[in-house]
Amino acid sequence: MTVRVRFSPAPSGSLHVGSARTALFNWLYARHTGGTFLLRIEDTDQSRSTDTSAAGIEDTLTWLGLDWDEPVVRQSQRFAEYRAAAEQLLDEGRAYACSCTPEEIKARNEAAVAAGRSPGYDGHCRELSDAERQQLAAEGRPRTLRFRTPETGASTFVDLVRGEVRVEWSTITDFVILRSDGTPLFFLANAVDDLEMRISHVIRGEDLLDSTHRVLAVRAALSPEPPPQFAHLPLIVGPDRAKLSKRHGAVALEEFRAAGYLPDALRNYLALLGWAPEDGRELLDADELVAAFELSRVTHAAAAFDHEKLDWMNGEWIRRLTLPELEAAALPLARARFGETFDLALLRRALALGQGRATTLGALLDQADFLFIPDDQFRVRPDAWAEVTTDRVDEILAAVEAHLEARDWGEPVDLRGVIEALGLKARQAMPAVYTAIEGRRAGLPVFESIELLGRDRSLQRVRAARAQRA
RNA sequence: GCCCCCAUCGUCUAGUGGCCCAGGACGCCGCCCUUUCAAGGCGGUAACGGGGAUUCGAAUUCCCCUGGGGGCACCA
Repeated sequence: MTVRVRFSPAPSGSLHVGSARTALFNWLYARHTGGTFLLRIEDTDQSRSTDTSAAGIEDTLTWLGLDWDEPVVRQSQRFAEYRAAAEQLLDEGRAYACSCTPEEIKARNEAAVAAGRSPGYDGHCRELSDAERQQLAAEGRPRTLRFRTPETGASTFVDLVRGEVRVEWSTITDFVILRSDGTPLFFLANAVDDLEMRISHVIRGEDLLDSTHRVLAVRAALSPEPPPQFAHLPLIVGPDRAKLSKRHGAVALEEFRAAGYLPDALRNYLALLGWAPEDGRELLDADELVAAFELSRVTHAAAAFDHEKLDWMNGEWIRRLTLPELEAAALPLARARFGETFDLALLRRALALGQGRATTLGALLDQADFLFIPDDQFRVRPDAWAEVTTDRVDEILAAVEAHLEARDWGEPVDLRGVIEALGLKARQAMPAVYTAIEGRRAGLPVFESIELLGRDRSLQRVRAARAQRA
């Protein structure tokens, strides 16, 4: 069978890590099988302006390395087709017009819950006669189209990751497929689009598992063609096992991008959330992921998003970069921090110095900022001196200043002799030097940093620090 | 309330009846290396939620319980 999968994000403007993972698994499956990967923006709610946010999603997917094969489909451009499909279902008796107002439904739902019954549409308009419907229409009441759900039996389908799932129809109430303003709900839009786009597989989050029965019912009513096969991915949760949200830290892919995470790292990490290759490898590039990916190996339980493991993995990917690649990845972030004009050669040297120890590009650039901040604006971080534990700071800085004045700048910087002469261990004395030079107690290796700064700027930093403490 | 899904170290996971007194990775702890902190190297800590059943044998199969998550909209 030819695989055609589609990723269908809501046009929210950014890509939540959960959606990104769904996109990735769709893409991996398509690429692994040699199938087609499609992008369809779900915007059946006309009230939103979706073009800008859709462009943002496309940009982020591209950054992640997930390329799609055919022009992007926007559901907002296809309202006429959805309406025609709904009317067809109405004519065939698979759907019926409902004249209940939202207020009435809400009130009856609340009453049902209060009485200990389940919420959901109560079938109020299900069996009205034609005369009654005409009467209601004449009263100017709203008209939505509801899908007529079977009263008996069960809905079953085989989920590609979970196996057979089964729900009694009696627990699924009649649902709206066309709003009173004529726009569709996603049950209908998805069924129509998946049919038209000849979608063969739908891979999406487990939160949609129950709604699949409804999509499948609409699809079956619309066409005798076999429906797509469904696969539901386990959800991604926060450290507290609750739905991953803003209070757990970054959740939008754009935030990770801005913080200096590499697309390779994010793709790699996300792929391992709910899936693992048979051979247990953890560090995999795009090609390796595609080659190893199997839907049957997707796990069933929700996975917690672990920022620390992502950090580790991002560091691994930073270390794999060549210097030109590292520079290319860091440049946009550097511009955002240091402005359009800064010493590019200096940045290159700083990146080379920090590559072996970085977890994110953002943190790396933070550590390098002392090189790019103009000397008259340079300040030691407020809490830095407090973290220096020795009480001989002034002595140390005086000795360092004397050394920097006298030394031969053609030689590599080495302060070890200076520290030893004071009878101090490096562990005791170095934080003071870091603080004076870099403005923070720890950061890029300080000897090399002094060389990057040069004689004048280094001396100026040490003198400023001494003056500040005097 | 009703329905559905799920359940191995703190976290991501391997494991589909004996190879498992459960393996890897992140984190954590210790040691080494070392110009502070990192990074790196080496080592260590740590789990099959509970109870039944099937079987010569169960992390792996079945049932119940418990726990967690999701769903029940004119959102997607």
